[in-house]
Amino acid sequence: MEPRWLTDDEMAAWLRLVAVVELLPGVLDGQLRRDAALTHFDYHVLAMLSEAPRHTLRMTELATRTNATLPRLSHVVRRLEERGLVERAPCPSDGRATNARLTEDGWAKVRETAPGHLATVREHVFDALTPEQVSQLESIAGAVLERLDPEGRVAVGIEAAARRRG
Amino acid sequence: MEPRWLTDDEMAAWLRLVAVVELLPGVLDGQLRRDAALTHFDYHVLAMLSEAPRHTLRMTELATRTNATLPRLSHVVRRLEERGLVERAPCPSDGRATNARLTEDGWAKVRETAPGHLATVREHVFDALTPEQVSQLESIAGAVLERLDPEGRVAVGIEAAARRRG
DNA sequence: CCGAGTCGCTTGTAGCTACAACCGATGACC
DNA sequence: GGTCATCGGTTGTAGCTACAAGCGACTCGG
Repeated sequence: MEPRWLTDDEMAAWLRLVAVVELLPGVLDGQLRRDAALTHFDYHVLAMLSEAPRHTLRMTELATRTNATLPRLSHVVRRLEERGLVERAPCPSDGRATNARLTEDGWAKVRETAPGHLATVREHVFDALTPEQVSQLESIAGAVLERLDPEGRVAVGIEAAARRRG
Repeated sequence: MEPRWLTDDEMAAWLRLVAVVELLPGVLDGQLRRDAALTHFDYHVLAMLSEAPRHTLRMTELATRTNATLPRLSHVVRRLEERGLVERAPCPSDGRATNARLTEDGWAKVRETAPGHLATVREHVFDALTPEQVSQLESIAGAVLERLDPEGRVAVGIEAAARRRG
């Protein structure tokens, strides 16, 4: 099997992309863990809940909006529940389903954590980019995303979060 | 503390980027684990060794080229050594240092694994992008990388791997 | 030399994720 | 109503990573 090798341009782009994918989670996790004792994924879960009507989402829906598998989400939500940031209740209309809801403490946590997190995102990503590059990044990441997630599960979450700052 | 919020464009780009960062490692790990019982990070380690003179690198140098911390690399190399893909030997010129070297089996593993991995990278990333976008991606990832890794440790590895296919 | 400080790396432990197995609830079908 | 496949979610276990501590080797000033 003779592979189509990568061109020099592709290889350069690939190595940089891999480095970003490797380092970015660590930076985001680091800041949030220091300042709020939260993983970036924890924060993502809380943020998605905070944008939902009544601060409530079904586990399955929450999983797609956080790009997570259901087992992973289940473990994380259990820990968040133990910390009093989230609570779970069986869905009245479907006995199988579970609704996750942000508690008062959880909502407060999101509000006090968001500024620091946003500052980190700005500092490490957007302050390094021109407005033109931001738009290019959106196109590129969107195109790659369609290959990574053919069913387009993620697209829903993006649309929902676009009308942020509720 | 009043944060500078993200613009709509920035938020859209950010959510897509986060999704890529979340999903890409899983896709890469998945293919390599199925086909070669390797993590993407394992593969990265083997690939960097395969490009080095005499298939040998110092642990510290290998860590910078794989964007890893030294403890992480140490654990991974120990496992690879147990599988006979890599071997370690104390550096003759510096008693503190350790040299990691690809074994014959490790070199064979890289050669038989590379085509499938490259196909995955093409399929999920570069086939979705125009040549222009590839070049934009290189600039964008490079700019972000400078913020994530101020000391520029990673730059060395990029330069070294640019002259690939040796 | 010799002691303090640093370097290069390893080890131990806690915590998170992936994968697979599992379980009750639901719906389709007869 | 009973059976079966599927859905929505949880739990258990193995494996990897991060963080902190530790340890020998080097260096440099006195």
